[in-house]
Amino acid sequence: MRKGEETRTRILDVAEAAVLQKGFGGTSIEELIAETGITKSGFFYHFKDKNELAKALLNRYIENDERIYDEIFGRARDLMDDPLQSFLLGLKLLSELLSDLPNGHPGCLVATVCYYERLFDREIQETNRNAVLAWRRRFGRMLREIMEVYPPREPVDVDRLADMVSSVLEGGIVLSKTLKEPNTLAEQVLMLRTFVRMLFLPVADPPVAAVRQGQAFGAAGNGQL
Amino acid sequence: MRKGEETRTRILDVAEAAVLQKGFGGTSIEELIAETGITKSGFFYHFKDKNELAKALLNRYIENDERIYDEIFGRARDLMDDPLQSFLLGLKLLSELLSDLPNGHPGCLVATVCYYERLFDREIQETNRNAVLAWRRRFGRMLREIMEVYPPREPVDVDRLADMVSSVLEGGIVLSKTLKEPNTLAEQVLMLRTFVRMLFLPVADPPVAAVRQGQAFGAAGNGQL
DNA sequence: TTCGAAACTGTACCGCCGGTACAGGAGGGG
DNA sequence: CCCCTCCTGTACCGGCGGTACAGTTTCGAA
Repeated sequence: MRKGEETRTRILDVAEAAVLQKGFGGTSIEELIAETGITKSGFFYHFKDKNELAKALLNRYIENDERIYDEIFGRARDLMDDPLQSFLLGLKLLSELLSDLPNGHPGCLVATVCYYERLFDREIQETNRNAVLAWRRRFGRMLREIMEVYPPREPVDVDRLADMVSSVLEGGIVLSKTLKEPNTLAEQVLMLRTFVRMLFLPVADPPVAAVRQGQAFGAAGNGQL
Repeated sequence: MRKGEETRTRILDVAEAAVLQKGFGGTSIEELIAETGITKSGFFYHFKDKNELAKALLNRYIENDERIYDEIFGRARDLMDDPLQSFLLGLKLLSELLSDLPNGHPGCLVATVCYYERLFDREIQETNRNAVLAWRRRFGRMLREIMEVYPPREPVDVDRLADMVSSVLEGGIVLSKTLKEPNTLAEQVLMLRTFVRMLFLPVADPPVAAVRQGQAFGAAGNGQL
């Protein structure tokens, strides 16, 4: 049980790195066994086929992902009593964690699975869907707490706002990877943070120039004047 | 020349749909020739290998993508003279276009390439990178115009804000596809629109309740009081 | 009308890869 | 000592990407 787990973990480690770089279809079992130093039979002893490898990979990834969010936003919660301040701190901590990744974010397995969709069975697709729904619930929960205290400046649907967090993260990863700019992801998280702060917090700092050549818009009264 | 282009286009059409569902690695040439009703020799007459197919696919996708943005934001520009209002209308039109897609957004090839990275040559990676940079320039250009007229409520870097548009689109696609909720993408675009409006527009409508049990934050003065 | 290029088809073949089958062996705990 | 876990080794299959190359159709220009 001990030794087996260790080998299994080693395979998963190698597989995860490879899949995030080349996708599932682009990752061959042969290359995995070559890198882990195991035989083909050994590999199929642990995973009966590629689909089961994907399943294990995705489940482990999601668990780890959840753990990280628990830690970050849990820590933020400990440091800040106010739900908004705690959420903003959490986003800050998250962006710091992301910008500390030496080679940038390696990629999100949820996105990989999403773009490989049709070749997996229903179970994997359902797991992936549930992972995204878990994000929605997680961020939704925090945002609801915030909204109990801070009325949003604009009317927003809390689930869509929660999804925005996931969107910016997933999109930021794609941008960061494609541009080969590791810091872009962290910056996108900070941009999102600005959005959240602006949405819930009364005007942050008094603007230097109060009036500008604004065109005439129907309702807009300027609270800063 | 005529006939050849037509067949080539048919192959690309079939390939694009397949690749967006299963990734490059998950799409076999054999299945493409089966669906297009061409022979293997015929396929390799048009594309010397899979890499060249990918190149053609990506270039065509990017051109089409640029064309759509040109149309949408061009039309918005014709209808609205004010850069902010025109941008906001553009986002609205974009979200309408996205929610009109019958089966939801099929996926973004740029993201697919990004998650298949290592198996393509430098040229494709560079093409992909340039596509994202073009988005940055496009949205950056519009945002700069806006900022010349409207001072942002919070200090923001224009390129990071431009990237936010791409992030939300890419992330929204991943969410939409994974959740099998076609409308999520359109809603994310509207959420982004709210952000942009809030960032540049003076308070939209006077809040009902002006004061709330806000904790003490350093600098925050409330302009609405 | 002929010629030639473009746009294919047909056939045969290679090596890699995913996956199966199965036999056997090391090593450790009861 | 035995049995279970955790593998190794060998052999094999069919699908797939890719190559090679010969032959055929189509169709517009000379």
